Amino acid sequence: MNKNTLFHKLVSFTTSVHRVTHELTKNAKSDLISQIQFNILEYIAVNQPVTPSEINDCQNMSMPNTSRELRKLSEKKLIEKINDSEDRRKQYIRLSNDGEAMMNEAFATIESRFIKRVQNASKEDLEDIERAIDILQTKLFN
Amino acid sequence: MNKNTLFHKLVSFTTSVHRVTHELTKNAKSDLISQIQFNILEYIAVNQPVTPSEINDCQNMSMPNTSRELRKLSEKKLIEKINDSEDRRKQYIRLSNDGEAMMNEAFATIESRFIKRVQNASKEDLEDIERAIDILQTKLFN
DNA sequence: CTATTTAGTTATCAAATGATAATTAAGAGG
DNA sequence: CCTCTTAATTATCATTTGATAACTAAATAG
Repeated sequence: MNKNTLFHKLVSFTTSVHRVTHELTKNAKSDLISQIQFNILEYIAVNQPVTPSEINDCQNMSMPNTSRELRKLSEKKLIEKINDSEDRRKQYIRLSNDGEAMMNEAFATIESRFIKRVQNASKEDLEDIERAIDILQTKLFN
Repeated sequence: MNKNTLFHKLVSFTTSVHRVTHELTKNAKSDLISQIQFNILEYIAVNQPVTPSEINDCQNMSMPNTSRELRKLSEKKLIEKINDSEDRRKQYIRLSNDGEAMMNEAFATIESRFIKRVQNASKEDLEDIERAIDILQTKLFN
């Protein structure tokens, strides 16, 4: 097993991950928001509170575009902006109640599809999957 | 370990996979093509020959948009269209020599970044990673 | 105090993407 | 032959996304 062979396995693997992720999340998002807006909300949901700068670093977008999308999300009442009391240039972004509700609904849809996907897996299979995820998470995707 | 906990691990894991994939592939593609065009070329490279219908199924795009992107790729001399001799409605798409060269270059860039990423991994680590990929590939992302 | 840097906004433009209707051509079933 | 279905194309339009310049306001360094 050399690194080149492993690389080919990885390519095939990441393709599968992307495909399955797409199947799980397909149409899970509300039609009120675009895909990028969903990605931003997902990032906020997991890491809140976050600053606009953190969002554009992680989502690889420019500040002007981040600012625009956050404005749209704010206009849709899905997020709230809170000013930093120490550094008044900074803001913190949180999901609003509506935003939390929307993301909870989306995650519930995705989770039920996931449950369906592993419904026939044995206890041992699930343990194998968990261990494998832990290994890759720490040794490759950290 | 219940399925709900496993689901949360999976969400975190897929996020990491997407982030690392993005880091590995960032700027690896030529500026002559768009991201979607790169995805299509990647799909063709791995599965060729493919039909336009297969592309729109796997890339989740509509036939008209697939057709448009394939026309652009064809105009850029990156792919070749071959008519099916039996069913004359069908086509088969292959990479041209230019297309192969472009994708080989991209894959080489991505692979060298991957090698760098695992340069400090021990033999045992690499074997663990390989086994973990195999497990997830067969038990979860199939 | 002044210059520079940092965080974020606004405006604007080009390009990419998504969606739909209408069309061509050919295979399949009766 | 006739109808229906399938594979793909063309044209068109709205929306999303990416990129850039110009700007405000606040912190920081000298």
